Amino acid sequence: MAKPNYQELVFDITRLIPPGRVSSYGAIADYLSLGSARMVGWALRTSFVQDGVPAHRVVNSKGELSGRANFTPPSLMQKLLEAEGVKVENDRVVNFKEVFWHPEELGW
DNA sequence: GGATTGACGTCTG
DNA sequence: GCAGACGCCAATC
Repeated sequence: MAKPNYQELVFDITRLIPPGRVSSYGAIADYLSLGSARMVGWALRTSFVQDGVPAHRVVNSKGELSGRANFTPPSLMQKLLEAEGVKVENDRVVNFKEVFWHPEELGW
């Protein structure tokens, strides 16, 4: 059945994140009306194994790479972010508010 | 089928 | 302003 799971929803939003930008769980949760940021974290956790989903662009509201431990290797998350132009230091996004991206920015 | 877990966020003290 | 507790809903064991 073509029943879109939460994963697909978070998937879609995560894939829409432009390079050099980072999104937060709360923003995605709010955009998808999930009601809980945990849903986003859980979805990404089970989805980060998928390809084409820049899960490394999704951080918590503090700009911390919370899920870096799930990456292989964990430093890969920071490496990918830096490779896209997002400066990461101390496992946190530098100028987080400047690189912060919201799904509503797509223009709907 | 039930209990636990999970990349967080928000509220209250 | 900081710290701790709760809530949220679905998937997995």
